[in-house]
Amino acid sequence: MARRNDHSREELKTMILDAAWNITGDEGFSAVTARRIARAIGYTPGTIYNVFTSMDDVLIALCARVVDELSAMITLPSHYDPAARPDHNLKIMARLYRRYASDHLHHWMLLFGYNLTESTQVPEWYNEKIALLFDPLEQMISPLFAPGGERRKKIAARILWSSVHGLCFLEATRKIPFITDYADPEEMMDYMIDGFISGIGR
Amino acid sequence: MARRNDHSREELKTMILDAAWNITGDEGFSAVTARRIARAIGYTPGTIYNVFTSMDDVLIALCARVVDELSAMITLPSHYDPAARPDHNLKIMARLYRRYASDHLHHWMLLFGYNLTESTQVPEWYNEKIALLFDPLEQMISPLFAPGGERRKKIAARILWSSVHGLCFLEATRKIPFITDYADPEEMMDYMIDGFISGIGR
DNA sequence: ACACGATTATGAACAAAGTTCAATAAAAAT
DNA sequence: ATTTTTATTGAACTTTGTTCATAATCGTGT
Repeated sequence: MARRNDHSREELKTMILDAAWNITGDEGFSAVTARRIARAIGYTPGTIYNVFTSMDDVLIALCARVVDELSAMITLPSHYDPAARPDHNLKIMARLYRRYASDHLHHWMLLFGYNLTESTQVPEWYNEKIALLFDPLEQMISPLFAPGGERRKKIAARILWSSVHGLCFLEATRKIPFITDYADPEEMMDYMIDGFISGIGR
Repeated sequence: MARRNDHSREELKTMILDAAWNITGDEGFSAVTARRIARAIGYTPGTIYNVFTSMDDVLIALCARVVDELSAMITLPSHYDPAARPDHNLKIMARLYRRYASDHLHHWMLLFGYNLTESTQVPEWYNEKIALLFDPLEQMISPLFAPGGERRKKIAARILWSSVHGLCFLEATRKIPFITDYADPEEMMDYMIDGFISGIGR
């Protein structure tokens, strides 16, 4: 019952994360427990604490995976039309975001439904990862701003992101009932983006 | 150890909710446990299950309180200028919402951070309560729509709400770092509302 | 080969969580 | 006074995260 060395530290780490990933996908992150993971990978709970410092640690690493997937998705150039206007590609990006949220609801919810204990600090590399998500968005709306309009551009990017996210969140969690009773959410996002973009020109 | 009849059923209910409310306000809803509540009101955990069916039941009732507070706040006529244009009052409403989120962060987070177990269905009265929140908003933007534009008005109300909420949520949870690095969130909300409103006119 | 030290997995143990329920004490009814 | 009803309890069960002494095995030096 010791030093099996069947798997390296690194292998164990990915095995644990893979297991946690699958459990999350199937049943949501609240079903992720040390004992469930251990059972899934053929180890015991204690092992997980040899590789991660806590369950929070595991879930933060899981969050990072989700961010990575999201990032890879919205960065893929083949989704966009480089010749099109910003609002066209913006709508595509918003749809990609929304589709990820609905296709991988449980993984996506991990990012926002999982409440880090207030004592646990979010590691710096995680914040940097999220900050990177803004880059393609800022690049996309860049043509709408005069040179030197960096600040307004960053603000606009954050507003757009928040708005799209807010709609997806309230739709996904069904916290606001009837949100889809009057229009397709995609239509609403388009409407929102059009409104905001045309407002930028003032 | 029985039938003390110190308090009626109804009294017990409010005592439990008051205790849960205070614990939430002080330490967040994850600190709300049956044993904590029981200790606070001088009863034992079992008593709580005589009054509520489960801890979920307690937390849903708590959510209802938050919605009631929010509703009362944004409905108060004295906050608004009936002679002003919609965008002016809209901004006020958005600020009220944001201020509630920051002043009562733990209570507000209960609404969105507390994940109802997927098995637990949200009761109908709760959904109706939330739907009511839209009424003052729809009324406010009514002048922007021609008669018969009911559908577009409802859509616009939901988009506005989602956007404002998205910004507040990402700010409050600090899920998106640096969101406040470039502008005051109030300024961002104003910018967002202006953009969207001016986009409605097309 | 052998033994020893370093490492690694274990599983028993702890506290605290939600939840249940037979037992009990007190109020109400007879 | 006795019985019935009911409110409250507290012990018990399961499951959670987490710790750590213990045991097993690998790598290495003799």
